[in-house]
Amino acid sequence: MHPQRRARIQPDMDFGTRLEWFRNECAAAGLPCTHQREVLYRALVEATDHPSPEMLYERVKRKIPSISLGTVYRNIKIFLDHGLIGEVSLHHGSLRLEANNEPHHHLVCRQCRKVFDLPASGVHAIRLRRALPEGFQVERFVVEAHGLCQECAAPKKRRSN
Amino acid sequence: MHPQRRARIQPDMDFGTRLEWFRNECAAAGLPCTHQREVLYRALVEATDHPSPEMLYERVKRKIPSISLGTVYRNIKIFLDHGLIGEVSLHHGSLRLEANNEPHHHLVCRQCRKVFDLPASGVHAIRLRRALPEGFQVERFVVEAHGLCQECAAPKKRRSN
DNA sequence: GACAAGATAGTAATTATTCTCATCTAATAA
DNA sequence: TTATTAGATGAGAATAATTACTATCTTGTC
Repeated sequence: MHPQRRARIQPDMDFGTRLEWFRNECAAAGLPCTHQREVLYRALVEATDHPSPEMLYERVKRKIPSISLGTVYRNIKIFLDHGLIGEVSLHHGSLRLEANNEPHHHLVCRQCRKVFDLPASGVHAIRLRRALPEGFQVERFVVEAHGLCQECAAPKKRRSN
Repeated sequence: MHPQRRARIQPDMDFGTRLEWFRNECAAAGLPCTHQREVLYRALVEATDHPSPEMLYERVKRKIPSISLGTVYRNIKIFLDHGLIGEVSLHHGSLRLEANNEPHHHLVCRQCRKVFDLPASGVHAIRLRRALPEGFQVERFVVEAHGLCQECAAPKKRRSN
């Protein structure tokens, strides 16, 4: 149920093709393909700025003035759960802090969102193969390994999903 | 004013040494080194679980029952601004979404938090050099390049900081 | 077209974070 | 030490982000 494991959308697909894909995915998942969902998905496909739920709400409202913010949040969560869309770095709901000043990276569990440290020495150095877009000055690379922690991976009592 | 550019704390430093470092940093930054700040910093040094502000508040309250949540938030922000602590993946304040299903990474501006796409093909493959902690199943690696976008880097009108 | 499962809009409730302001305290100089 | 003062604190109000609740409405199926 993750983007990696399913037919991949090509960036050059026109929206018609994507919409067809979206409908198939909904059908396969047993999700009614409502007008709201299609418009929301379209807004996501057309966005290039990694929008927040609020931003999407504003955009979708132009097409469906009666849509409610709750519907946007509800469907975003459903889309994420089914791997139809992705989130920019796993969102923890709140700021997460550390005093560890040593260069290191993180393992993040996609289920419980627990964070584990990963010493930088355990990760192959990162090198860029091509120039970065327009004057972006990179200060450092942060690597996050996303997956399942032991706890979440093991005793799958078939509850969620 | 970033952790990379200053004397680095060693993980095996005892707390006394760290506290001394902390006091020097405060002095250098012109920050009064209050009791609350020391206790908060200590809680951060002792934490291994990447706590949220709320979690820190609970812990610090055991030492200073009268401390307020506002003080915790205020000082966290100050510590972050001065590079005394770090945050686990740049926090956007809200969920940020994308429909782009292609393997890719992100450039994130540490100032304005704008996000730019970075095709996976532009980044050297990541390889782990050593085993991951206790049964963590990695599904994919996410790379974030943190730095300053063109806009934030260029016209520094000396306002913030 | 009728039914059932599930979705929607609207609103209330929660959680996360910031702000305001009347005191209070750390750092400095006498 | 004490006086001074810039800046910090605590308490609570205000705002932002997210979730929950519920009466009604749609989608997908027969």
